[in-house]
Amino acid sequence: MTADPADPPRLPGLGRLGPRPGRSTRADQAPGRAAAEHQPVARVAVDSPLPHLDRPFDYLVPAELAEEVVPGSRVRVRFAGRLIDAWVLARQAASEHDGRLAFLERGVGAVPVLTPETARLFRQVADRYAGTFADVVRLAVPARHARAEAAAQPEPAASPSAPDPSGWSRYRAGPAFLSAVAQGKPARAGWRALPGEDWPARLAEAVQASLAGGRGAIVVVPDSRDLARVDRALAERLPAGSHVSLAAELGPETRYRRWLAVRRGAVRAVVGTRSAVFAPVADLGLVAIWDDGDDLLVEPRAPYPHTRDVAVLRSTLDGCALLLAGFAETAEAALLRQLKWSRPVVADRDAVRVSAPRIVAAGDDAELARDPAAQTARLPALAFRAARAALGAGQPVLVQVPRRGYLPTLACARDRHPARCPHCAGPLALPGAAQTPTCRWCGRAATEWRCPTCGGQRLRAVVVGSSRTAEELGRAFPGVPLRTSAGDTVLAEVPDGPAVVVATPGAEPVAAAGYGAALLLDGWALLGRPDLRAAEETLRRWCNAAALVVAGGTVVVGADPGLPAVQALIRWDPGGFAERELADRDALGFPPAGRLAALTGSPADVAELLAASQLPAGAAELGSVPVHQAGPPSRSKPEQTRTLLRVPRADGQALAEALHAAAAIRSARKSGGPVRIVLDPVELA
DNA sequence: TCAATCCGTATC
DNA sequence: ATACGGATTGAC
Repeated sequence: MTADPADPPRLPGLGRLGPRPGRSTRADQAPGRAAAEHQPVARVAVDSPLPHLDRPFDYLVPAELAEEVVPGSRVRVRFAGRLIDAWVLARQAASEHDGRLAFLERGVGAVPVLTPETARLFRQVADRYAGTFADVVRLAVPARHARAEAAAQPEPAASPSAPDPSGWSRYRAGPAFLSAVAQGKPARAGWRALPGEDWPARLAEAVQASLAGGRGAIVVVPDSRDLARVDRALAERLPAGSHVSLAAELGPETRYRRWLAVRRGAVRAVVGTRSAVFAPVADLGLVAIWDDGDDLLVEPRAPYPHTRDVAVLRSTLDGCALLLAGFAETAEAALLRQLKWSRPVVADRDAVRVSAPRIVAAGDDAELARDPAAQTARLPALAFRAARAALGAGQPVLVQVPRRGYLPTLACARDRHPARCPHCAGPLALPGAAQTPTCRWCGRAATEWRCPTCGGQRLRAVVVGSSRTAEELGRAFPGVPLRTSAGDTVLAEVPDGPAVVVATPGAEPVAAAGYGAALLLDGWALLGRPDLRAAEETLRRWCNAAALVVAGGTVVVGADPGLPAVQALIRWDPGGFAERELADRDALGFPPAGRLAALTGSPADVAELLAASQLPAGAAELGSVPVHQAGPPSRSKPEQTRTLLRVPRADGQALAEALHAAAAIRSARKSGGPVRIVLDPVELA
C-alpha cells in the first residue's frame, strides 16, 4: 500500500497510514484497503452549510473507485465521524495535508455533476456573496434522481442553420451582435427592446446563432409564462430535441433528466428560470437574461445571488457572450454600459417613434372624469376617453393596478414625494403608534423634515390597495367583458376584441394583436414605495405594460408628469432614466455604484459578527433598525435587527471576504445564533 | 508518575 | 455530531 513511486513529490498523508497502537479508526479497520495507483488523492468540498468548513479536504481514493471518482463527481465521505456528501474538485498525486488521510467511502451516481467551468463559477458566486460553495451547489445542481440517471440517453441533436437576422436589423449593433455570437465571440450587449417587440423570437434567434457557431446557449427569464413563450420560439427555430426548458416546478425526475441531458452534452440550448443560469452547458457561447430588473431573478435562498451577477461572472469565466435584455434598463445594466463592458443594442429615435404608443400623464386628482362611474373607479378623464376609444375600435384595454399590501410609509402631504431620511436617503415611516418619523434604514429620527422638492413640512401616510378596481371598472364600462389577471389566476393571453383586462404588474396577459390602450393606475403609489429602486422598478413595470399596446395606441399613466420616471416613460427613454438613476446611486454610494451588505439577526449576534469582521477601511456602518417580522406579534420570536454596511465598489470583494471570514469564526466557535448576510440586497424597505 | 476525566477545537 | 489533543485532577 504505497504511492506510485512515479508520483511527485511526496505523499505525506500516506506516511502515517496503517495501524497505530492504541487507536482504532475506520481506515485502520480495513488494513487491506489500497489507494488508487494514479492520483490517489481526491480534493473534495463537503456538503456542509458551516462557513468554516467551506474549504477543500483531501481523501484517499480506494483502488476500486479509481475510475469512478473523477473531478466533478459526487461522493460520500466520513467527515468528523459522520457520512456526508461531498464533491470531488480534483484528483491529485499528493496532499498538502500533514495529517492522516481517510479513504472516500463511496461514489454517488455515474455522472460528474460539476464541470471545471461550473465548479469555478460556484466558487466565485460563493465568494462574491459571502456564502459557501455548498450553498451555491445546492442552488445550481438539482437533487439527484436515480431513475432519471438510469434512463436512456438522448441522441445529440443536429446543428441548426444560422438565424434570419432581419428581426435584429431595427437595432443599431443588433445584426453585428448576432454575427459575433455566431462566430463564437464573447460579445456583451445591453438590449433595450422596442415596444411591441416579439422578444422571445429575437432571443431564440440569438440562441440559434450561438448553436450555428458550434457553441451552447442559455436564456433566463423571470417566470413560467415567459418561459413558455421562449420555449415555443425555440421550438419553431431549432431541430427537435436540441433545446430543453428547466424550471423548479417540473418535478424532481423530469428536472434531473433534462439537466442530465444538458450535462452530457446531448442538449446545448437551455431556457429556464433563475437557476438555469448555472446550467452545465458544454462550451457555452451565450447567456441571455430577459428583464433583468425583475426581482424574481433574485435567488431567495442563501447566498441570495442575482441571476444577472451570475451571468456576468459566467461571461467572464467562460468567455461567452452576454445579453442583458428588457423593455426597460436597470442601473446595473447602465453601469456595465457606462464602463464600456457591454455595448448598447438599441433602436434609434425614429424606430421608437414608429413603434411606441402615445403616452400621456394624468397625475392630478382635479382631472378626474366628470362621469360618476369613472369617478368611483378613480379614472382620470384622459384615461376614460382612451379606454372608450380603444373599446370602440374593438380592441382590449389593459389596466395595471398595484398589488395590495405595500407597507404604509410617509410622503410629503403636498406633492406626495416619498419622504426620505436627510442623513442616508432611507424611507421614513412611523414606527408603531404615531411618533417621530424615523428612517427605516438607519433608524435616525427625522424631527425637522422638509420636502426637498416643494418645501412642505407636513407628512401623510401612503396606503395602497386596489383589489376593488376591477369591480369599479366593470361599472364604468358596462357590457364590456372584464378579465382579471393577478395573484394565483394569471392569464397568459387574452383574445382580440373589446375587453377590460385588469392585471397586477408582472401578470399582464399578452393580447394577440396588442392592446388598444393601457391605463397605469395609482402610479404615485408605485413610485412612493419605500425602496431604493422604487422609481426604476415603477418605470420597468410601466414599460412592460406599455410595450403590449399597439403602435398608435394610447397609454395613460396616473402620475405627476413632472416626475423623472414619468418623463422617461413619455419619451420612451428607459436608457436615459437608468443613467440618471445610476448617477443618483453614485451620489449615495449605493449599488451598483457602491456595494452594500445587510446583516440580520439578534442584536447580540450581529454585534458579535461585526466585532469579528476585519472590514475594509472604506466601510461605513449605516446603522441598525429593528426588523418587523411577518405574522402576528409573538413573544416567542427573538428580537431581530438589521445593520447595513456600505463600501465603495472597489472594496466589495473585501467586504464579502471579511463577512465570510467572520461568519467562519463564529461558526467554528459555535457561538450565538444565525446572522443572515445579504450582499447588495435588492429590497431595502 | 500515570491514568482517568474534562474541555476546547478541528473535522482530510 | 465525534474524536482528538492538551490540560487538569487525583491516587499511588
